[in-house]
Amino acid sequence: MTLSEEDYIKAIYHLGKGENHTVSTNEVAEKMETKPSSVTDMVKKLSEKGLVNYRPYKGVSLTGFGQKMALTLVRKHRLWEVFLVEKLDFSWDEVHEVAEQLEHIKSEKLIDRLDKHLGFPQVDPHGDPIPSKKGEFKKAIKKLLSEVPIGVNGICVGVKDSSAPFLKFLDKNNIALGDTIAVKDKEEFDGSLHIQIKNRDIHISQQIAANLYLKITE
Amino acid sequence: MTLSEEDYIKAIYHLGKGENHTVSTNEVAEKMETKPSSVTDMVKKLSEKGLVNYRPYKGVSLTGFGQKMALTLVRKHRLWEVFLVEKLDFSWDEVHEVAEQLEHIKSEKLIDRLDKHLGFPQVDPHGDPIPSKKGEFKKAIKKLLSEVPIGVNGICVGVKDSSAPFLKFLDKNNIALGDTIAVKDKEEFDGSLHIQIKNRDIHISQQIAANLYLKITE
DNA sequence: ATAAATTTTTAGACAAAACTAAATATTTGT
DNA sequence: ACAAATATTTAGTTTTGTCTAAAAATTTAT
Ligand SMILES: [Mn+2]
Ligand SMILES: [Mn+2]
Ligand SMILES: [Mn+2]
Ligand SMILES: [Mn+2]
Repeated sequence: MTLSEEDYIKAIYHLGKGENHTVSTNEVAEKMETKPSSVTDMVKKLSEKGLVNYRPYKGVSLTGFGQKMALTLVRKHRLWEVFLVEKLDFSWDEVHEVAEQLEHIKSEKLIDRLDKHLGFPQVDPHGDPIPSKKGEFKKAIKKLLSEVPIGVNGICVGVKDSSAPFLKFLDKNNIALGDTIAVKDKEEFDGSLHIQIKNRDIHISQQIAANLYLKITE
Repeated sequence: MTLSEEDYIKAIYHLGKGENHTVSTNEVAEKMETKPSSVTDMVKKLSEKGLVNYRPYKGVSLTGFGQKMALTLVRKHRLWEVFLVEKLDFSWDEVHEVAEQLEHIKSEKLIDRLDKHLGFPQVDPHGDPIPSKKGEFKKAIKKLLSEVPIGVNGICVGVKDSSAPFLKFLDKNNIALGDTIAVKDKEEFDGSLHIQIKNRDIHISQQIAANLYLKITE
């Protein structure tokens, strides 16, 4: 597979929400930042290669083989993201662009060894699950921290309230996107939470918890 | 620069022995495993871009800018090779093919961080020097171990005598290509050497030393 | 010095991946 | 149900990098 074919397969995979929905030419074009006519050309080719099911005017979906390829690419992309953050001290929001290139390196051994070097991580720096070599993985969902049960941990991926006072509070208390958060205990009385964030134990109010999104895998 | 352009620049650099000799179309074609006519096409383009000096029928050499590019690529290639061996436990002879791909990843930050992660290595797993960010580096030369002065260290890169008994000896004494060897002391009497190899101190005869090639940087 | 051998370039073609403009199919709104 | 709006495909180009075959230049050998 060429780099270009790989990026199309990944786009179709992501647009299908990992559930292999049929997606339209226009959707793919928008995601790939290209023209619909280019997409038509490419999906015809991918169809010939047995990677997608394509019905003119009706849309495109991945074949079993195409899904396998997509998961391999997602695995590679996310492992590289972990590498960049964990080993090279990249920040949360800098890794995507570079991983977008690294994911295309062809060497099964490289990925196996990288996986090992990283300690077989289960999620990437954005909280998204890393498919196993066989293509298995748990789905990730986004929840408000206040709705996460005790014992679960996830990654902080967004805020509901983005007002200056709230962001200032987060900053002052050293809570940032990309941080790993574990829910340790919940107070019955006021719904406040005892959480562990980056190996630090802190106590936050229910209002705070109700404005932070966590990505968790079940 | 495209991946293809980069590989041509590297080929011209290596054929020019790092001293920017003018090289012929046919030499480039052979190294790149392509046709001379393709080389002509490409060097014309590289010439337009100011990366090479090209005179029809006379050959091609790198411009100052082209040399800069070549050194950046060599730096990236060799840093990745170190990474593969040191961090991912690849062996000496497996790294080239993968580094050939990784060298094309575009991210200055990635290379700076990788360099740091590896502890700013000076040589790659083949004993070849790694250019600094500014493009400076020491030249490497290949010498018989018996001719290397005391105190110097290098990497074992080949054998002069490749007979079964000699190779068997090396195997039995755990001496392999890719090993780092430092010359600790030399006996006046018989020319035998005390060397350190992979943190092990051993004593070898002059005959052995006269059949092992070391790559050293001065 | 000239012919033969070799190297290099040119001309013309092709495949991959993109684009624009025009044609056609589908969906939406009345 | 039909016209208008939207989505999609087709047709024809372009760019990049490659190739083969033929022409031209250079080098080598007599
Ligand atoms: Mn990509
Ligand atoms: Mn990610
Ligand atoms: Mn390369
Ligand atoms: Mn090397």
